[in-house]
Amino acid sequence: MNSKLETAQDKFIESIGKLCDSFGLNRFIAQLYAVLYLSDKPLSLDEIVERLKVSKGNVSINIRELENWNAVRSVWVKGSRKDYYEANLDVKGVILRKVRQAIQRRMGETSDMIDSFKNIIKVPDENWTDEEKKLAKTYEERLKKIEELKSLASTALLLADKLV
Amino acid sequence: MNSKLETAQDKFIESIGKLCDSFGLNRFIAQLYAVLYLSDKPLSLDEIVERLKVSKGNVSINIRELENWNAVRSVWVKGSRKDYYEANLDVKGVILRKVRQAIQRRMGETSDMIDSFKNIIKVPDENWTDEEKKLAKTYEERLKKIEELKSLASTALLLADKLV
DNA sequence: TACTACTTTTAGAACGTTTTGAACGATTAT
DNA sequence: ATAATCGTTCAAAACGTTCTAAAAGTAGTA
Repeated sequence: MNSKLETAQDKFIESIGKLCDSFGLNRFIAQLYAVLYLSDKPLSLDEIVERLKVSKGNVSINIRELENWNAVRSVWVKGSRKDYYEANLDVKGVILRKVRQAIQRRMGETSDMIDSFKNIIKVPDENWTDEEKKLAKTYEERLKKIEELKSLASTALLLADKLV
Repeated sequence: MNSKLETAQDKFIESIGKLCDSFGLNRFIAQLYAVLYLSDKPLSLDEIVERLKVSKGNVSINIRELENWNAVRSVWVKGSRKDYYEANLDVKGVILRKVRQAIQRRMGETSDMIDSFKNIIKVPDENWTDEEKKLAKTYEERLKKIEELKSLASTALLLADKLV
């Protein structure tokens, strides 16, 4: 391949990797997607290995992860026994789905935690000292703020849907 | 402290840690903030060490990070030589500032990368084969989509500002 | 059945990141 | 002056995560 094109592509791949990494996604998976995203034809596992200079095992595992995300799908190439993969070009959709999933899951976990917290501090317990009762009040008030934040996240998700 | 209250608090701290961790933020820093957020009075470094059972050095370094984020500020307690810290209770503000910062920084980096990519593929180079020219076209079109994504992120930031 | 071409699994190596704890300097109390 | 109290720093250790390479597995083909 033209080496200028290849260098440019490398920069892209590296950059996307960093980007996703800094948002808590697996760097390599993002790079895998980037390679496929820039390709004008489906690539085989071997071609990806060659392009990224990593082990086959690594690609194999992480390609499957991308398939789960609906970010990549395998295509059949006539006359070849290999599996070929191509990127889902709807980047927006892929990302949004991923983000929404992450947010929803975390919000759920947080809700559960907050609920059980509330249960504890609401139980009237005559053994509590005044100090403790005051503390419980503080908790209650601060938790309320976190819940507001949660509903903000929900609103954001709704808006995001409209945007895409 | 009432052990039920303490257990509840521990769950909260753990949960917030996981939450932030899964979004690419440092888990411990988040836990540090959680401790201060739930406290009804400023805490000293020693008290935090005691509460979280971690080393002094660790708390020292990461408290400073939180101060940089405006998530925590130190307060002077009369009659004590120690530094005391209290959380900025405006969680929404803290988070939004952090998120906006992260997004803006990453968007900038991505723009730079895309620009240089575009420069390379736009230079008319007579040595390119038809194959390469076709590839360059593909790149151009796919990059455009990434840029749309970027502008989506900008819009999201604007909306976020209105929400808070 | 054996052969070939491929993918997946796996145990451990390599890696980056986080945490520790001892040493240090600076400040205040005795 | 000396001791005690604090916060900070930094090299080394601990840790979790990702990656590799080789073995095992699967499916087509003769």
